[in-house]
Amino acid sequence: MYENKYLTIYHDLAGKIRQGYWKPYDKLPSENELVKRYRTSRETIRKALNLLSEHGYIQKMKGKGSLVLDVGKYDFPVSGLVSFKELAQNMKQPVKTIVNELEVIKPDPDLKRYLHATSKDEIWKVIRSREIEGERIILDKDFFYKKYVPTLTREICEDSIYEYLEKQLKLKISFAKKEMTVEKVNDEDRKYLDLNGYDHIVVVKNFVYLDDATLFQYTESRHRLDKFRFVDFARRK
Amino acid sequence: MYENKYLTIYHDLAGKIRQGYWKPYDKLPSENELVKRYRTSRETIRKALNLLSEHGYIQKMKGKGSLVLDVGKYDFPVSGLVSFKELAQNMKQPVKTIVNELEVIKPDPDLKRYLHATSKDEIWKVIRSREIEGERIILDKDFFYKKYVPTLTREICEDSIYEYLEKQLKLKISFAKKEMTVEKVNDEDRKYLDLNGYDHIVVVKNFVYLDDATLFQYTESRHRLDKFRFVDFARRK
DNA sequence: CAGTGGTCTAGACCACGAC
DNA sequence: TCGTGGTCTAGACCACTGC
Repeated sequence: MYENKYLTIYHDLAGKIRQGYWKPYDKLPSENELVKRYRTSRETIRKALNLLSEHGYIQKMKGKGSLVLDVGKYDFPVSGLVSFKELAQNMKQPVKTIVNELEVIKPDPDLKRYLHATSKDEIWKVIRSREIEGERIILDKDFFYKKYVPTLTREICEDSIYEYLEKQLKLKISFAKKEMTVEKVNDEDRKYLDLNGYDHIVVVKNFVYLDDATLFQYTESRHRLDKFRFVDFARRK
Repeated sequence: MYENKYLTIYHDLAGKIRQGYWKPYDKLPSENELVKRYRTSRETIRKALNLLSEHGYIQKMKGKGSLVLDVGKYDFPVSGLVSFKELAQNMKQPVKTIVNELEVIKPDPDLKRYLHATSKDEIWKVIRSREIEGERIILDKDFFYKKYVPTLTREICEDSIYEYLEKQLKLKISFAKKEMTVEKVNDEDRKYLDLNGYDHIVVVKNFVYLDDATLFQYTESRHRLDKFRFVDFARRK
């Protein structure tokens, strides 16, 4: 067993819903029925069902049962941390990453504020363009502490930095604060993007924290207006 | 008692964190300690702590304890359904709602698609401008089935439609799908907003569902580029 | 080693919906 | 009335952290 019991059950049920074993507006078997089928306790079943609910697979109704929803498949983040490579897998278009800059710097005032860094800290600076269908439409600027990431190569940056950090370095990324605004384009945008005449750009700022709640990375993702799309599933309170 | 035990404990702890009883990077009492203090079981304490974690108040660490975070206060949606009135309370500026249109219509093709409506359905159409500091910067377009909402007045629209629906009509709004994009401004935007020369606009489309998973409302919120801001707290997977 | 949080259990009582 | 999901309990075992 690689997973918990409740995660196993969650993935099993989620898979069956995605594959159409239960269709939208079908009712799931009752909790007591699932207890029997999976030979487990009710609280464990309920953990799995709550995950399904949070992720938009089902709607639970007291006294009635759990209804299967037709959401649950998205082509863009469900309001979570999603790296470019994960995104690209969901896009049917050819996708390319261009590493424009890769160096170790001392933080400037802005960066000091963003990363709570001091003049002595060494910071990796990575600037990459994301090309889709021959146009560079996203500019990703990454800054993170060198003390956590001793080495970083062009090849890693062309692949997925997140995969390297999590799978190779075993850094545990736990949460992020995100802020989305629209700004005027600057010289850097003009240099590294095919702006197509747009003079504004969607800016997504990300503050990424590790497992022990230390701020580790600041990321700025700049999207051309016409190619920007953000999808979200939200439960009321 | 108005609430559950675990919600009571959650609100109690969240309040104490917000008021600084525990400061960022303090450790919360252990789960076993909280069990004693609140005279309850550990699973109930854990439900409360998991809520705190989801809402960005704490970071739990296996074998160590729960760390208090300095996030948890936001001035814009935490990636949830937030009505204008709730937003306005967090803004220190004078805020006004102008009801531009309020009528019952038959759905046009676009609306039929969005609301899964038929030609026979009657739909409330509400168009409102949101004015902050003397400028109309948000255009809210609301469409919902008349069968759920028999009466609707200008006064209600100037106040908060959500409050009316939930508190007066007891409709239970349970979840929403949200999509954010940027579009070119149209004549309606020009008519009802002070665009200040901007020729693009941030469009937030909202599909709102009731407790029984029926689609009830379609909302489009159009924000002037320079005034748009969206903040989000996200946990990794 | 003791203390922490993560998982799991078997049972209980409740509020709600449908018949 | 019965079946449903929502809450709560007391106890168990585990994995991880720190000393």
